[in-house]
Amino acid sequence: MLNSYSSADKVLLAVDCIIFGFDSEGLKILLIKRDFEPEKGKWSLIGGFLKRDEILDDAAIRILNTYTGLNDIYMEQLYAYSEIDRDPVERTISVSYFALINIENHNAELIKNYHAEWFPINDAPHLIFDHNEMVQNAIKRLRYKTSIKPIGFELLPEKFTMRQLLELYEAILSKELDKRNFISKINSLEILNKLDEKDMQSSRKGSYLYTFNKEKYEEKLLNDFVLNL
Amino acid sequence: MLNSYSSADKVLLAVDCIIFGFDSEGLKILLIKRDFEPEKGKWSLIGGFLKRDEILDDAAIRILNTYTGLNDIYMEQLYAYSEIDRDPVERTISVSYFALINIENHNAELIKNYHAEWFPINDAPHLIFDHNEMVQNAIKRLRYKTSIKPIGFELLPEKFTMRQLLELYEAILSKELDKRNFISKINSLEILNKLDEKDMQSSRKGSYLYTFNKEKYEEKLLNDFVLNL
DNA sequence: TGTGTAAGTGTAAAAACTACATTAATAAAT
DNA sequence: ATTTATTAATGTAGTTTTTACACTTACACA
Repeated sequence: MLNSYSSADKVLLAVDCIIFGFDSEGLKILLIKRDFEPEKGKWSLIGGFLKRDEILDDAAIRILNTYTGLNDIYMEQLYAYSEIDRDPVERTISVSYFALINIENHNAELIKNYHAEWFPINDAPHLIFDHNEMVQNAIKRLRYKTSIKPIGFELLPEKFTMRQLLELYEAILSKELDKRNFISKINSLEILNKLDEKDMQSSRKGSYLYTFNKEKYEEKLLNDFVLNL
Repeated sequence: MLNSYSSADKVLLAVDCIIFGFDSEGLKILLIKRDFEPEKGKWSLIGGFLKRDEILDDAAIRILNTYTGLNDIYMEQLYAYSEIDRDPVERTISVSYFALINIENHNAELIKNYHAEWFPINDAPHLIFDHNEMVQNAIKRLRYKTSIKPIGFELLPEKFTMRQLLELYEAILSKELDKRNFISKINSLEILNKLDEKDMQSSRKGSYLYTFNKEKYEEKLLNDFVLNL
């Protein structure tokens, strides 16, 4: 029995995370000031190298946790980037992941310690290597994914208003949506619980709070849905 | 300036190709009998290792060409598989690609030389490692992709009949489609040229041949379309 | 008590989708 | 020459889905 494919080349495998967040200002990504050479001090995605005995999903989880302290975060593998000189130090293939977190829940301390910062997706700085391309592709995937799975809820606090949900979808799709049509389409999915509680921040009347109902979702939607907004 | 990330582990990176073909019998994938250990003699996807100075897309092209002689084939990267023991010989991460070819054009000689064989997608053998999983995911991606880009045409000969196109989409979606509705939806995309020529194989009346019009496509459809079949 | 602000709600018109059956063209058989 | 068998080609009415659009409600605060 063989124990190596001796003639084949080995390479470094990195994982880079496109971490999306959402707050009242809109859709954002989390970036860090790189603290080692090359490109030290430049803005970068959060990333790291795959370890020998680690699968990619776990590497992505570990890296996200290291830089944010967060656990149990929705993550999804996106794409492997392999241009020869994408990293000038050494041949490195990088697999991108996207993560969805609600900004309110993140550990502000850890983010501060690592010089991480949230940037609006339409006003992000130039990033090192091919990270801007990774971000653009991640946004495309996020658009697609929200149209067939209710992953948008990962970006919201546990209780949210219809207006927040609407603004989230507007930010993701970067287009205006009709309020009434949006609400009736969302309601037709039957995956929200309307609470008796109201959020009084945004208006005198107050707006009802909702939670996302995972049970109803899983019961009803083992298959993808199509959400035409 | 650094010239290595010395502490990081290196791994083998493989590329495995899910090669779809289509003929009168339906949708098929191309498999080979693996000619080296382990699992020698078992059915496998066509694959190989990434070389040090090669990007993944080029590795996929090279590997496809090596086993089929084909060039200029539609290929698309799918997903990176990284389970620790997915390959029992040595830690190997594999990036899957799917390729679409029309069976009539392939080089039968080369395929024969490499013990490659076409299998109906619903009647394929058990494959080594995680290759069956790769195939299932590739089918999902093919379904999605054909609904937003006219890549189905890559699987057909240059001139084809409406019936062939219908049967192709039925095979990809694995459901029956209404002929009249299908034709009017396809026509509404305005990306086909109807030729004066007829195919006389299939009936006494003969059926018109069509070609795919790339110019019209590129002119009209820089953006994705939605093809609800 | 009044005022300002965002929340909440329904409908009619348009568009898209679905289901469905007859006629046309031709080669082969007689 | 006529009949037969076979697949190709074609249109519409009913239904569903999507779109566009504006007024009333609730309440805090002045």
